[in-house]
Amino acid sequence: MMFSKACEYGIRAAVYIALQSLDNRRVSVTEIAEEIDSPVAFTAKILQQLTRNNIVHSVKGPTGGFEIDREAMDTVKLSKIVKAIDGDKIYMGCGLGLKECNADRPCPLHDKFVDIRTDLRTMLQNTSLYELATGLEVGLTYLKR
Amino acid sequence: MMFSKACEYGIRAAVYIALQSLDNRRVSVTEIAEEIDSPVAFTAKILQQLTRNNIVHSVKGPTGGFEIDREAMDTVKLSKIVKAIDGDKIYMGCGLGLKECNADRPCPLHDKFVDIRTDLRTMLQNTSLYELATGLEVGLTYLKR
DNA sequence: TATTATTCGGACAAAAATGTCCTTTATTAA
DNA sequence: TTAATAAAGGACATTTTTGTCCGAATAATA
Repeated sequence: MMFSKACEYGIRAAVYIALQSLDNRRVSVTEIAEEIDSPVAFTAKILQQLTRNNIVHSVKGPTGGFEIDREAMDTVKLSKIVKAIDGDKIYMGCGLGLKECNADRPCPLHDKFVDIRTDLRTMLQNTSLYELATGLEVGLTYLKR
Repeated sequence: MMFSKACEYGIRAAVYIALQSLDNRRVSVTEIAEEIDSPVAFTAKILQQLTRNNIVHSVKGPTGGFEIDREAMDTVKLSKIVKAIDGDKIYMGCGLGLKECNADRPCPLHDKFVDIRTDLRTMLQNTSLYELATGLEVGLTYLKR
């Protein structure tokens, strides 16, 4: 809808990892892909990006897997994940695709987009993994179907 | 950012056609592509979609080209163009890509998206080509760069 | 130390989006 | 009626996104 597939999987994966990390469970790619209903190998690739960007932490070998420490769950906001995977064009770029588009030289939709984009950016910058994970934990929200 | 490239070109093209139709000028694909800075042949394809969906009107042969009658400029809202080219997934689909996602069975981002998506939909449903074309005419907005 | 379970990384494959080219069809005007 | 001009439409080409596969690196444990 708004994010790339990769980014959707990335967010879902991160939330699932956070959820499991809440009770100290490290999870494997296989489990993640299963639980968020995503292609395993592709998910693995995306998890690599998340690890390189210090959004999740990975451990190799048996008993290894992915985890997020309690502090990171609070400090990592959705904006960081989105930026790592899709860049920040969602709320930076012009809605009509112009190279240059700003208050001085706006596209016909510029003004109408300003509020929407600001709201989106604000939301992403204020939403932490912890918040999303706890919603899941309580059974209020879902990651599949 | 939010729309496909095809949709961006489609909106820009429609606005340009509307602008020219304001003083009864019919315009060719070549001129349109020039003025909105888009690939000619690809733009032609998109214009076919717009014509099939009765968003613009086309005339073949010499002195032919594209036009929009004054009434259509008012009744055609952006939502119609977006729907014709991208479908309505922008404000219908789940932000995290779940098949099923609604108030009953929401994804973790569902609630946070509701307002943003509603605003977007409302904006698209209320913005007419006439409105955008006149902004251009007065020199307040731009379609290039 | 050998085996096994796991992530990492690179190369490859498939699908979708973007973009091009060329022929056909309609229409105007000389 | 013929030549010229424009959109329509189909086939093709390129690029990007999505997705797969497999060997290498790492670490736990028997």
